[in-house]
Parts: sequence; structure tokens; C-alpha cells
Amino acid sequence: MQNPLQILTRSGLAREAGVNLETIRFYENKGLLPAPERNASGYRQYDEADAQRLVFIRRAQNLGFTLREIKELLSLRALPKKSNLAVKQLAEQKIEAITAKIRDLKQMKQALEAISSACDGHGTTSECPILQAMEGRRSTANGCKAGGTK
Amino acid sequence: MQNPLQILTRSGLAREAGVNLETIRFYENKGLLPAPERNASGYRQYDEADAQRLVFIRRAQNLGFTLREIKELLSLRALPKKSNLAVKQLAEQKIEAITAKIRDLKQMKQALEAISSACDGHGTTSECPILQAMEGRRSTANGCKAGGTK
DNA sequence: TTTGACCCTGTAGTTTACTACAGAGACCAG
DNA sequence: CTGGTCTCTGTAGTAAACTACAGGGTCAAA
Repeated sequence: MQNPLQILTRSGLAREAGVNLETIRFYENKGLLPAPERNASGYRQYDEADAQRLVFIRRAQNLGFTLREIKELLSLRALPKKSNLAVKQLAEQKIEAITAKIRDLKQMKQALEAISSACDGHGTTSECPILQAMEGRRSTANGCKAGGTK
Repeated sequence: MQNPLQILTRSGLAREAGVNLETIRFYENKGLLPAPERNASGYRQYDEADAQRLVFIRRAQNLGFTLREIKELLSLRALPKKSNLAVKQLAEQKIEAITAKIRDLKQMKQALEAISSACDGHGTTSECPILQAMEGRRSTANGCKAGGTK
């Protein structure tokens, strides 16, 4: 317990947490990092808790959470006595969203494989089954429903 | 064969193809739609080929292609005598990319399910396994490798 | 002739998550 | 005291794919 409050500069924190220098100020503006203490010259002063917070953010990102959602997770984390139900729900919702995305991508892949397999790459573009499928001249794959994304 | 060249206004084309009015000008700037003929007042004049082109774009989008890639597909389509090998390759690359994305999402989902299943939602945030996993206090899921995305 | 619907242009805003830059001030070594 | 390296601020740029708006011109019907 020699340095319970080691002071980090902004670049020090960036190094520590493995993020870009500017990311820190960006997160501060977004409310993901609290506005830190300043020294006499106005320099930001960080500590290990801030580094931990950045690690938290990065891990949550790797699990698929957006910064908006991570902000919510952080605010829940800040209330130790609160029920963790909301956290669980956020996780479940994210799992659902990922599942849906995987489903969509699989469907997309399947449609693309179907039309791609109809093309051997040894003809001209004018008779290419892939291009024809995109033109709607052939419904090689049944998919390609209009107005899909939104 | 009564109207082999029915003239469409911009809003007419938008209606026909089911896209937003401004999208058309956006695509023109991006080079996805050719600059159309203009009438005496400078109004854009489209025809059925333009509507087909928009349909092509939408279908290709539904198959996961970006506008940049679609531009390439369109330029290949414009050369009927050219080999369709490049088209086939673009399709194969896209399938690869989708496959990779599905793999990443599955891994993400698995990690999230592992840490989420450790939480029943009946405790406080201070002892929430999900938050702990994000803090790195528990490596509930082995994943969460740093520096994942890029 | 007036009104409303359309069209034109350039530009700016949206979302997500940063990243970069310019111009100014601070700090430390030599 | 002079460099060079830090830090500060506000703002702008990146990618992707649009979407919206302001300020004007055009056209057709009543």
C-alpha cells in the first residue's frame, strides 16, 4: 500500500488503459468518465479507479455493448445497493440482439451462397447469375425481399 | 411497346423504386446513378433503366454489399463482354466476410451467455457477476480479450 | 394571378466511436 | 532562456448511408 492514490496524467492513463489519448476526453464529454480533478495548471489528474473504469468499458465493448449502454451499466455499477436485475436485463437484451443479428447474417449468407453457387466465374457479366439475381431477372435465391433492413 | 421511354421525375423514380427522394441525389453524387438528362428547366429525367438500377442497388444491399462494392458491381455490369470472374470473387469475399462476422458474434454471444447465466438478477449490483466479469474481477467467461475489434 | 406542389442547389445534421489538428499555455532539461 | 514535450481548448474530419433544410426557381390548375 505504498501509493494508494497514484496520480496519472491523461497520457499516463491512456498508456495504462491501452486507449488513445483523445479517447479519454471523448469519454469525458460523453459522460463515461467523470470530470477529473485538475491541478493548478488545469491538467487532469487520474487514478487507478479511472484506469479500472476504462478497462470496464473496453470489456463491455468486447461483449457487444454500445457506449450508450455502457454508460447505463456504469451508472448501475455506481449504486452498489441497487438490485442487479437491470444489469441482467441489459445482458439478456444484448444476447437477444446478437442472436437476431446472427440470424439475419445467416439468412444473408445463405441467399448469397445460393446465387453465388450458380455462377462458375467462367462466363461474361451479361450472363452472370449473380448479377441477374440482383436485377431480379432470376429469383435464384428466394430471398432478396424488398425493404429489408429498416 | 407504347412507352419504351417513360420519363420519370425524381420523386417519381423515388416512388417507383421505394427510396427516399434525397437518396437519389445522394447516389448520383456517389456515382451509383448516372447524371441523368435534364429538361429545359433543369429537372432530372429518369427512365425505367434507372428504376431497375435502384432495384439492383437495393437487392445488393440486402445481400450485404456496401455502396462502394455495389458501385463496383454496377461498373462490372456495364461491361457485358467482360468476364464475370470478378463478380464471383466479390460474392465469395462477401460470403467470407459474413462468415467471419457470424463467427465473431457467436463468440461474443457465448461469452455473454456464460457471464449472464452466472447472474440470477436477485442480488445487488455490488455482487453482480456480470459487472464483476466486466471489471475483470472474475474471468467467468474466458473471453474478453483486449483489443479485439481492430 | 395566385397558390400550392414540385424541382433545383449547396450545405448541414444524424448515428457510432473515435481521431486529428490548430493555437495557446505549462513544464523540465541543459 | 530556449527547446522539446507535455497539456489545454474548441472544432473538424473519418466511415457509412443517408436525411433534412434553407432559399430560391418552375409549373399547372383555379
